Amino acid sequence: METLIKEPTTRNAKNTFNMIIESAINLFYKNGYHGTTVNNITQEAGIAAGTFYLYFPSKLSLYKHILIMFSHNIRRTIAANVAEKVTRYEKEREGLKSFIMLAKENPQMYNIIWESLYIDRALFKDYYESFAKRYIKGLNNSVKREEIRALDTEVVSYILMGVANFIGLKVVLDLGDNNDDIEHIVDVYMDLIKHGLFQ
Amino acid sequence: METLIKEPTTRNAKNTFNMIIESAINLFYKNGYHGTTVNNITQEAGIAAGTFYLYFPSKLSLYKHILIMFSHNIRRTIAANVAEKVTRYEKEREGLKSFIMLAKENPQMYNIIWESLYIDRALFKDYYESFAKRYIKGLNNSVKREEIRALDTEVVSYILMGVANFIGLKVVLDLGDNNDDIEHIVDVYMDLIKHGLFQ
DNA sequence: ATATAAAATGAATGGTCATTCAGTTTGTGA
DNA sequence: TCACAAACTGAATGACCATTCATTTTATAT
Repeated sequence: METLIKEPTTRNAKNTFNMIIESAINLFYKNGYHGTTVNNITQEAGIAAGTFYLYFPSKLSLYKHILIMFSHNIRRTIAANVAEKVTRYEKEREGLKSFIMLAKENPQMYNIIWESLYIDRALFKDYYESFAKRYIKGLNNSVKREEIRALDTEVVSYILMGVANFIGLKVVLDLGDNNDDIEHIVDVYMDLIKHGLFQ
Repeated sequence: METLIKEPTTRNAKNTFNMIIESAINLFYKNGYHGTTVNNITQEAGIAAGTFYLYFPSKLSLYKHILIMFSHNIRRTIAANVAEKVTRYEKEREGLKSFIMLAKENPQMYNIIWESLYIDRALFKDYYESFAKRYIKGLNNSVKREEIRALDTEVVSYILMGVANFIGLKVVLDLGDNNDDIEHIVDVYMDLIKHGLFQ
C-alpha cells in the first residue's frame, strides 16, 4: 500500500537514495525511529527535505525498507555460514557465532529489528516466524539423522533463538561486565547445550 | 530530576491517580508509548487533561513510574515463588514458569518493559543488569553446592534470561502455532538444560 | 454554614514535525 | 546549442500534541 519505493535509475539518483538509507540507519540507531525526523535524515544526507519524497512516500516506508533489507541480510549471512558446516553441533555453534558477530559489527541492524515490535508488529512477527520456520526445518532434519534428541523442535527453536537474541542484546548494549570475548560466550553456550546445566 | 511524582493522599485523589496509571498501561500496550497521547490517557481515565499534571510532571515520568512498578512486581513475584523451591532444578523450573505466566497474564508488563529500550535505555540496562546480578548470585550458590556445573555464571544467566524472554515474547505475541501449554514448554526447556540437545 | 485548601477542569498555547509544491538546477540526447 | 525530463530545492502548510493556567468544583474542619 504505502510501501512503494521509487527505485532510482541514474547513477546520481542511486547515490542520493543510498545516502538517505545510510543516514537513516545511523540516526534510527542513535535516536530511535520516533527520535529521528525526516529533516534530520535529509540534513545528514546533505540533501533537501523534499528530495526524500522523490524516493520514499513516507518516513514509515523508509523504515520498512530498511527492516526488510536487514532481515534478508541476516538470514542470508547466517544460512550461508551454517551451510558450510556438517554436523548439527558445528551448525549450532556457527549459527550463534554468526548472529552475535553480525550484531556486534552492525548494532544498528539488531536495534532496528527489535524496534519494529513497536512500529509495525506484523513485520516483526513475520520476521521471527519465518526465521523460526527455517530453524525448525533444520532441527527436524537433525532429529531424523539422530544427531539431536527428539524434543519439540518448535519450542527448541524459540529457546535457541532467545539465547542468540539476548546474547546479541548483551553484546550490543554492553550489559554486564563485558570484556566479552565472543568465542568464550559461544563456548559456554555449546557446553551448556551439550552437557546440560546440572551436575 | 523530572521523575518526581506527586503521590495522592485523599481517597478520591488516589482513585484518580490509579485510573491514570491503569489507563496508561492499557494504552501503552495497545498503541505504544509514542502512539499514546496524554489526552488519550485522560479521556480513558475519565478526567480532564490538566488533572494529569497534578500527579505527573510529564508523560515520560508516568512511563518511568509504571516501568519501575512492573520491575518490582516481577522481581518480587519470581523471587517469592523460587524461594519456595529447594533444589536448583526446581528453582530453575519455577523461575521460567513464573515468568511465562506473568507475561501471559499481564502482557502489558512484558511489552512495556521491552519498549523501554527505545524510550530510556538506561532504565532498561538497570533493569536487566540488576536482574542478572541476582540470578548470578543464585547460580553461584548452586555451583558451590555442586548442584550445577561450574560454567561461567554470568554468561549462563544471560542465556537463561534470554530463553525466558523469548518464550515470553512467543506467548505474548502468539508467535508460531501456539496452542502453547505452558507446562509443555517448561518441560521441553527443563529436558534441554538437563540432558542437553544432542544424542 | 463558612472558610480554606485540595482537586479538577478544558480551552488555549506554542513547539514540533511530516509532508507538499511551485520553482530551479542538472544532465542528456538530438 | 537547445529542449526536455529527471533531480533537486527549501520555505510554507497544517496537523498533532504535550503542557499551562485562569477558573470552578468538591471536600473538610471548625
